[in-house]
Amino acid sequence: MCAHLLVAEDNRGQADLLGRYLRAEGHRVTVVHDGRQALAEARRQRPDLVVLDVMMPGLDGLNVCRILRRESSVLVLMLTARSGEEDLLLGLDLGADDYLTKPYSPRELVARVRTLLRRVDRVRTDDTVLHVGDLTVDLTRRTVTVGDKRIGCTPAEFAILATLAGQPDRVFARKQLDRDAADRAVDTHVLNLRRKIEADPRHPRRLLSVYGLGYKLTDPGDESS
Amino acid sequence: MCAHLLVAEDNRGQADLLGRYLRAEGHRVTVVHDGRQALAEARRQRPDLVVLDVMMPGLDGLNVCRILRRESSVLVLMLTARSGEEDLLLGLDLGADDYLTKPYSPRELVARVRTLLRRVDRVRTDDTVLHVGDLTVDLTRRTVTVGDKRIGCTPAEFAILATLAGQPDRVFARKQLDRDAADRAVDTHVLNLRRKIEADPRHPRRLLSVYGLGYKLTDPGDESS
DNA sequence: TCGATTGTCGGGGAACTGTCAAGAACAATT
DNA sequence: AATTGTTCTTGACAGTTCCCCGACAATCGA
Repeated sequence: MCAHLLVAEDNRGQADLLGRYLRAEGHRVTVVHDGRQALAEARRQRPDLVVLDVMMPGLDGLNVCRILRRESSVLVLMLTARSGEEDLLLGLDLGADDYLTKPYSPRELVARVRTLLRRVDRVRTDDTVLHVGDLTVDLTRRTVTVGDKRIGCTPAEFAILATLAGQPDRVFARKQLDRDAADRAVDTHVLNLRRKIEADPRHPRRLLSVYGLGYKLTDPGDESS
Repeated sequence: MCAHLLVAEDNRGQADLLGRYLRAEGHRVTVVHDGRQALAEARRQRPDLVVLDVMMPGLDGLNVCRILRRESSVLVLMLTARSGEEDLLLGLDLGADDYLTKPYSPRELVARVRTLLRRVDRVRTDDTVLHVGDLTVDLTRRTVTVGDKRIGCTPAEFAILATLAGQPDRVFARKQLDRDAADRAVDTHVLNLRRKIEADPRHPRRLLSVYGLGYKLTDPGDESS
């Protein structure tokens, strides 16, 4: 929610105002006053989002946006002076993520920034939920459920289970399940996992060992396996 | 549309008049007569909007506005004595949301207040208030409530809580919660947050740590978590 | 049956979190 | 400029959780 922002606006007063608002929101803000600085700082600092005034001396906002887009996928919010559609559409075609037409209230800008940041935050962590029978592995919430019972996993256990659940029925060698560790460490984790996800850990029906190869995760209700 | 307002105006007669008009609109109104009181009450009550006379004994309206802006994004409506542009622009640059030049009719003020509140209401509908169980985080007003008790947060605490509340149940690494800081600083903030939002800070039920990964915020009343 | 592989357990030690207190950084006030 | 007060950070220590290893038992495949 709090992010690193770059504001490029040639009007100093306006720029400072925006800076204050955005900092009050908890963001870390760098302010620059022309296109070249904007580009340089964007490259150096790698901000999460860039606020770009279209009208700037030297390199204008549209060009900065175009260049930035070629080399990164940073969020860009354009500030356009007129509501002329040329600016507007051109700006969007250049890959801006949003735009505001002057005059606008700083509060509105703050709200837009918030919305943009939240949007990417969600996309980046797109919910990925794996299912194997009634076993569920939620990668973003980092939770595992069997039936509707939630079970807790240690980091190592979760990592192993997530790998197995990613490709049900496929056999994974111990090395694939725990890259660095000595083979037998995996066994211990599998043991502990079975105690958590198997009804009868002595006779596993989900997390099976394949003699000489490794382990696999399977759906106990699926006849074809 | 009825809200909590704070009116700061040193002329008693004028202040009372405004109070009556605004209360007739359905608002809850507190009236104070100088800058210091204004600041103190704004901090204590966290109103939705502050009406600030520029001319006030002690701390003037412009300074009150500037200070308020640093610590919250509450709506501010300035009352300026002259129509001189210095005051006007300065006021707006300080972050006021609107202004009125004396003399004005109370009716006009009421109308402006209505407009401002509507604007914020619109912004607020695009998710600026986060809920996790009975925990509420208001991003615009920078307030946190648990049940119906409001708690005060430092900027760092608020930023962390806002991030967590934005995606309940998701696990955030310490780096994600405080991008630059050393990991353990986050722990201390979490500790302090727990003392504020947990009934029993030693046994947290809302702000949970996830071993090896970070923290997550959860709804203690939600069985599925 | 025999050798290879896997299941199982417990403990040492590493890694992580909780907690506190002191100092640094910062802002507001005099 | 000095002060006061608040907030942030850091380091230390304690307590907890987890990982990994070694050992032995059980099981598998030929």
